[in-house]
Amino acid sequence: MIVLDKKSPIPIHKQIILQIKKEVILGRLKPGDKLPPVREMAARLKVNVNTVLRAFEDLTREGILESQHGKGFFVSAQNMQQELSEVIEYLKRVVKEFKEHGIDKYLGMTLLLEVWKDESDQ
Amino acid sequence: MIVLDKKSPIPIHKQIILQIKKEVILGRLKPGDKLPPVREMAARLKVNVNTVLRAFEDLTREGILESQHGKGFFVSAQNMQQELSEVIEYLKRVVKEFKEHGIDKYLGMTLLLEVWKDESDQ
Amino acid sequence: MIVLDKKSPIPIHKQIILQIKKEVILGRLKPGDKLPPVREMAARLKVNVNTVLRAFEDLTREGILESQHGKGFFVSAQNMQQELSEVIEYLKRVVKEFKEHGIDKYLGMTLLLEVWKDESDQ
Amino acid sequence: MIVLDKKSPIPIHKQIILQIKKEVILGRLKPGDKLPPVREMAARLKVNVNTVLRAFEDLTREGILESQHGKGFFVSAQNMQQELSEVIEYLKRVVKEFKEHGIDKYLGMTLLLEVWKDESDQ
DNA sequence: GTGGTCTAGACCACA
DNA sequence: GTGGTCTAGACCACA
Repeated sequence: MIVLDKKSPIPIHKQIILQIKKEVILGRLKPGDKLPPVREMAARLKVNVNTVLRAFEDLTREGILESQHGKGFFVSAQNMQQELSEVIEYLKRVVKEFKEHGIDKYLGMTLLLEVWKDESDQ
Repeated sequence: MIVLDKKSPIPIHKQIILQIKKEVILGRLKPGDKLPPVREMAARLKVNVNTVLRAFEDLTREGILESQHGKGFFVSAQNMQQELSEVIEYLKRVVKEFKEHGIDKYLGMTLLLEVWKDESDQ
Repeated sequence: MIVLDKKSPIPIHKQIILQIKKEVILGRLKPGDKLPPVREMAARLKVNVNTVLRAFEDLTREGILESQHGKGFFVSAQNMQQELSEVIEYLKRVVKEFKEHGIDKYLGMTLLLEVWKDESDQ
Repeated sequence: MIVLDKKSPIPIHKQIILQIKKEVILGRLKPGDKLPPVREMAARLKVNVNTVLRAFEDLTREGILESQHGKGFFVSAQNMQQELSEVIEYLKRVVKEFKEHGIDKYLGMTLLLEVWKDESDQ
């Protein structure tokens, strides 16, 4: 599920974190789900085990994953997803409207960033 | 108002287009507003006049700008802004919720892109 | 009540002494209370009778226990507990504050040891 | 200032964390103080740079240190110390009383741990 | 099998 | 100079 861009200025472990958070928020990874073993994921993504481990540890510290020594990492019961499911519905509606008005992906992102900036000024 | 990133893989003229569209959608450029002379804008952005001209011509072709020979470029009466103002309100609400849940700019963009992808699958 | 750590660098008889003193200070063993027969305690802890006996004798020498030949060991009338009950209250307060500031057991011990060291410098 | 016990079951980076927290709480490291460069500290402690870095990063995440890229790590303005200075005075008093009653370091620690356990039962 | 810690060393980014 | 990320690989602990 995870795709990395090794040329991106965003560090690899952060890319992994972003994508796992995304999966959790979108409800594609549910509480209790087991993640692939770190060594397996490292091999698949062609990165070092420590890089994957670092991402998983950060997610654990944030309460999104839980580690069970000797067994693996699991999505924690705490439900980021549930809290955000309604917001995601709004985002889907926004995206749909954008598309209907011929706004492309890049303009969509530009608008998101601009709104992000504005809101923090308040 | 316009800031360019010359290292970005997005072509300069496309960046100019994106930012002017953004200003129009957010209502910061209104129908009838005059844009700066192409030579002035080219000088300010330190790019070639033709690059700015190409951007303005593309925007004219899309009906967002209108050129009045000898006078300059103006935001056209057709109002992209009005149609989208409600959608922008939704986007602001989404961004606000994201922030309240500790979701940062990068995760916000990742979610936008993912939803964008999903919607086109349907 | 007593739990031994056989891998600890602290000798077994010293561990028994520490834990009985602890029980007395915390008021869970009161003056006059009878201790289990040495053979019973040795069996329960899976150590040699002499090890328990040595611990009890040391405690007797310190005036904390009293042996009554043919009857067993008893907590002596002298009350270490009474003298320290107020100090234990202070310790409880310190522990409570530590917890409220997110200081864990290990940091608590580190601070205790450091203060111990400092005080002996004076 | 920092002394490591490489045979301890407590991981090295945690030992570093504990000792820096201790120094901050005891007021021996004050807000704004610069920590030694990670490479220097690693050399002095004879551990790998990454191990020191991990400790410093954890402390940064906890808000105790702040990193200034290219300049070093500094004790953050947030003052754990100030909040705890009174508690430390209580601890000093407890330690003093313990000593006056002939309670040694080990018994002191045993009592601390016991009180710690009791309080969490409540 | 699977996570957790650590080392040695490379290379990059900010100052 | 000083922090930040990453790799390759060793060794340990829990299951």
